[in-house]
This record gives sequence, C-alpha cells and structure tokens, in this order.
Amino acid sequence: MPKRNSLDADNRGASADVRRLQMADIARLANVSVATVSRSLSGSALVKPETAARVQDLARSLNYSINIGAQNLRLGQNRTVAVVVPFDRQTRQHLTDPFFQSILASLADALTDRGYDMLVSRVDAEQLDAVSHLRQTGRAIGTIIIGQWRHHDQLNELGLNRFPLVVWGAQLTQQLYCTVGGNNVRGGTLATRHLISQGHQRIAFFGDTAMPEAELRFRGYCEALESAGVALDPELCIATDFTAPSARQSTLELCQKGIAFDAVFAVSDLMAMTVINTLLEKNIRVPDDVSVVGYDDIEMAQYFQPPLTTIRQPIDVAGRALVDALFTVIEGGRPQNVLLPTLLMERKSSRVR
Amino acid sequence: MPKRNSLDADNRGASADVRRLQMADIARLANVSVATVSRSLSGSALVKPETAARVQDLARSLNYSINIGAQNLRLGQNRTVAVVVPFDRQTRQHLTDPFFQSILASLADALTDRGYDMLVSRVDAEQLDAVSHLRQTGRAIGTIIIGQWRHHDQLNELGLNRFPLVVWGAQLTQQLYCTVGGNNVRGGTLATRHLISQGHQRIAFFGDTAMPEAELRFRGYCEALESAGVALDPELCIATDFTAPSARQSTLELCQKGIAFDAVFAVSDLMAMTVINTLLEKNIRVPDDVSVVGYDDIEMAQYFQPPLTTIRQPIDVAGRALVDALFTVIEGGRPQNVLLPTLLMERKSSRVR
DNA sequence: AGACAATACGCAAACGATTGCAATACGCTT
DNA sequence: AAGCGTATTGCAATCGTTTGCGTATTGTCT
Repeated sequence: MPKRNSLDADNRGASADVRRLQMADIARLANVSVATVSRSLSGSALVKPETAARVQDLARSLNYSINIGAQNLRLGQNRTVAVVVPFDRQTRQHLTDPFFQSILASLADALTDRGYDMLVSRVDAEQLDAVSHLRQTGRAIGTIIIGQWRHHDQLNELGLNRFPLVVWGAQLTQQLYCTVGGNNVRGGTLATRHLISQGHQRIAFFGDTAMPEAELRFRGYCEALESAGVALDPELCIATDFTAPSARQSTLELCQKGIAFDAVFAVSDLMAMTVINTLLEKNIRVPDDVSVVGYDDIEMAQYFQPPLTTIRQPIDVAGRALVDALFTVIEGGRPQNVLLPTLLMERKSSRVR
Repeated sequence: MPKRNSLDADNRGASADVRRLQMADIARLANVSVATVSRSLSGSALVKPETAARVQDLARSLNYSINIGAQNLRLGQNRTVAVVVPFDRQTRQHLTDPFFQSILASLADALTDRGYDMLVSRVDAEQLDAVSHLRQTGRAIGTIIIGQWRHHDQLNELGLNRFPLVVWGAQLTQQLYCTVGGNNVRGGTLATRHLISQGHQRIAFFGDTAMPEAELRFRGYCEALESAGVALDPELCIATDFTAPSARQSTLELCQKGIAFDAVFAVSDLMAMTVINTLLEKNIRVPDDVSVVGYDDIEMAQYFQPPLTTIRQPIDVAGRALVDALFTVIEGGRPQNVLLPTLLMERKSSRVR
C-alpha cells in the first residue's frame, strides 16, 4: 500500500505548490465526517441546517472546491462536450476560416449557458472516426463536429454505434447521425436566382463539390439555372477548396482562359472576398463589371468593400441548435435534423447588369 | 453499500447504450488480474511479454480505452489546459474579434501537438479571478488567459498565489504573472513613425487606453510623435473600445466635429477596417485622403480593400509561445515574459501624403 | 536435491468524492 | 422510566485505475 498521505502532504507543503484541499480537510476542521461535508455542500436535507451552514462557511472561507474528476468518477457523469474542428491535411485548412471560428464562439456561449465545459479537439479530417476516442476515454459526454468533410461514411458508422454526435453540415440521404445546418440547396438557389434576376447569365460557381455542403449549394445553383432556362456551362463550374490562396488561383485561371462571365457565386465569404480582390488586380471591378455573391455572412462581410451580398447562416443560432440537438441525442432521443433559416443578404457586391 | 455492479450492467445492457468496457472485463476475458491488465497496457516490464501482447491484442480488438477520469484521479495528473477568453459585459465583445479567434486556433494546434486537451471557458472580464476555479476543481492543470482587460490587479493576485497562469497581453511593471505578447510600445512607434515618414502630421489614435495593450501602443504613438517634433493633440486621441460599432461611432463623431486629420492609427485591424469603411461613407477615401494603419495583421487584413497596412503580431508563434511559457510555469520555472517580434506590414491603406 | 535469486502475477490499498444503511441522539407519549 | 419515532450523523462500499508488496513459479548453481 502506498503510504503517501501524510508524507506527501509534508513534501508538497515544503515544495512550491500547496496541497489542494479536500473534503477530509474540511471534515476534520468542522469536526464532522466526510459524508456530512459532502451532504452539506450538495444541499442535502439530511443534514441539520446549522451544521450545513457551518460547513459551507468553512468551505467558502478556505476557498475549497470539490474535485470534479473524483465526483465524475463516482457519479458516472460528465459535464464536458467535445467540439471537433477537423483539419484538412491537404489544404492545411484548420481553423482559418472565420466562419468556423465564429461557430466555435457560438458553441462556447451555448455550452457555458448550459453549464457544460467545451473541449476543443483537432482531428484529421481523413479520420473523423478518431473522435470516438473522446467518449471512450470518458473525456466527453458527446461530440460536436464542424463539417462533414469527405467522410459521410465514417460519420454514419459512428451514428450506427449510437455514438452521441451532432454534426454541423449538410443534410444527406441515408444519414445515421444528426446534422444541424443551413438549407444549402435553398441557399444555392437564392444566390443564383438573385444573380439571374439582376440580369446575369454567365454565373461562375466556385466551390469544392466533394464537400457535402458545397455540393448541395451547387445543386441549388443548377436548379436555379435550369428553372430560369439558363444553360449550365461546365467551364463556369470551378472546383476550388475553401482556402483563400486556392480561390485566388482559380480566379486567375478563369481570367486567363478568357472564359466570359458576369457573376460569381462562391460557397464561402472568404472565397468571395478573395475573388473580388483578385478580380480587382485584373482591373475587373465588383459590382460594376462582375457581381459576386458569397456564403455564410461572416461578420466581416458587412464591413468588406464593397459590402458583400451573401447567403446568411445564422451563426448565433447555430451554436444553440447544435447543443440542443446533442443533448436530445444524449438523452436517447431520435436524431432530429435541424435546418436553420437561410436567407439572402443583399448588399453591394452584386447589382443589376 | 450500493450493490450496483451486476444490476447496473444488466440494466444498461437492456437499455440504449452499451456499458463501457473496463479493465475488469479485459482481465476476466484474458484470465489475468486487473493489475496485470493495467501493467500490460502501460508497457510495464513487470509482465511477461507474451501475456502483455495477449492483453494488448484483446484490448485492441474490443476497442477498449482506459477511463481518463479514473486514471487522472489515481495518478493525480491531468492533461488539460484551460483557455479563457474573457467576455466584456459592457461592450459585449466576446469572441467576436478575429484576432482572438485566431489565437484560439493557434493554441489548439500548440496544445494538440503537446498531447494536451484544450478546455475553452468563458469568464466575465470583470472577474478574471474566477478562473482559479478551473484549477481548484481539478479541471485543468493550468490556464491561459487571452488579454488582461482591466484587471491587472486580479491577475497579479493569482500570480501571487502561484496559480499556474500565462496571459496574452502587455508586459507591465510590477507584474507577478507571466505574459506573452507583442512589443506594444514598439508597435505603436512603428505605426506612427511610418505615418509621419509619409508626411502625415495629424494622426488620430483610436483605442481604449484602459486596456493595457492599447495603452502601451498609445505610449508608442506619443513617443513617435514627440521624437518627430509633432505636437500631440488630445482631440485626436479617441477612446474607443474594440468593437466595430464603437469604431464606427467614433469615426462619425470625429468627422462631425470637423477636426482635421490626415491619418488614423487604430489598435486593431477590425477597428481599422471599420474606420476605413465609415470614412468611405463620408466620401473620404483611403489612402487617397486619409491613411490608416491597423494592428494585429489578422488574415483578412491582406484581403481587405485596400490591403491593410498594419502591425503584425505573429499569431502562429503566439500559441506555441503561450503554451511553452505555461509549461515552464507549471514545472516550477520562473515566469519569463516573452516579447514576440512586432513588425510593420506596409500595404495599401497608407501612402505618402 | 536443496537453496536461492529472479521473474510473473495477484491482493488490496489508495486517488477524492457519494450514498445506502446502521447507529446514535433527541423528543415525545404513556 | 421505558418505549418508540424521527432527525442527524458516521461507516464503509463504490466509481475505474495504479502500484507497493507478498506470493507463486521458474530457473540456476552447488
């Protein structure tokens, strides 16, 4: 038996940091048992009010707080939620997109309000199933993943194993996990229809359709074109990942090839802004020469020059919705997907042709 | 004695989620004791290699992972670091500033690399000392706070109590805690000197000097003015908090009062961008009519129109530096403040008068 | 073959809390 | 004063690990 108790107290007393208080200390000082301390602090009716008050005062004055780890172990509970922002090794996109960063902030607020802690974890986007570790080790009670990336399949597998999980992303068919997200098809339609209504005919689409969200937005784009009787030109559909350098590169290529276009619909605001700036380098002005519509409505969008016409995803609501959904799942409820309102913010980066 | 063991196993087996595996299960299946399982999994030399291999295989095939909480309790260890982003009730600035968000991302990377978890916590900026809870409850081994806000005093008190803490912020005198940050005085000087060298004489300063970092930048601003023999005009020193609406408001007021100015130095990029856009509303163009210099060099700065001249704080390095410093403190080392390189990024929002 | 060292393994006590049940103290009735 | 019910309190088991020490088991040497 490791006889550390007294020894260690002395050792640590001599060393730098003070030994942390525990219930036994409070109990000794208050002349009661540990059980009574525990009950007093948890407000049990089993302990005489005066005793409880005495213990509480003592604990407060000694600045004591219970050891969450021990409490969790005993109670088998856990008030931590893991939030995973996958990072893409290929594009090296980690937390760089402002939209992700904002969602993170929104989640922090929502979880704090519920009295839960938020554990932020980085996971390789190619191995999303690695998140199961977070719960298996008892670190978190559930997980929120930002984005589906290329691995709908892995997520489905997690869902199949009743792993408590909610994903920010697109609503797909054959989906065994719960998603919260905007209506991406509708977003794509809104953006495209808006551009068409302004008289644009050659609308370029910028986005990586390997990502579910971008793909649905693309579908909305196609539908809008079709219902307006505008032909879909594959040359105007540019595969570009979510990073700024990539958007810049694609814009330059588009210009270079001499393909005519009078508008751009980009699947993120970061991309849209980059497109606008890159066009400007080529002396193509927005919205005078080309209209541009973005996606997300990040905070910067309204401050950008020109203020960005974009599809708004309600970030502030998103955090709360994700958290609500997660707790429903945890409590054994059926994963009910959430589609957040998606609407067009008409600003200055698009105008009538 | 609560006789839960067998009962619970049955109950949970019947209910939705599967009972989590634990060492006892592995032990039973491998026909060894729990002790041997523990030793096998931790790679102890005390167990026969073949036995260890058998246990490891079994654990792997059953997808078992140890319960971190229990392990931490027994070992008295902890691999979680708390990161606190204070929110200001007055200005409602929470995670809204892109700079903070980026630092968070940088920290996530640095901590992940070290094999530590990151717990993100919101704390009222008026009660920074509330962070002591995070360690007292054993939730985290140490804390990183983003920004000093108005409470140098509270932080000092924490430092005094040897609370493991590192703060992103300004280096102050009489400081009992460790800070990592840019050289704010130098940053202020660089920005101002740059503007002066371009022939500007009436340089407005935008920032809330109640915040230590902004105050030091202001000091740099004053020094630069003085050494260039330019008079300091109090009317050009605008007290503005870090939010965009506030910057906008201040800009409008400045214009309205009819105070002449030919340049602006704002203590954050978000503010600088807002100033630029607000000026544009008033038909004042940047850099043609007024030059503007920001601070931080957030990612967006280079994509902004015009690309922002700003003082760069190396965010990517910041995370690593903060984490390194924290571990030094935790290991009992002396808090050694870190001053990160601070340099001028000359872009297009400023030009020769 | 017996003595002894080295090698594997298991027992049981921690880590710091919670809680069912037993034990004690107290107040009341008869 | 004895008996009984109720309000407080304490004992000890428990959550899932780790680990000091005791105990087989095996191998080596004389």
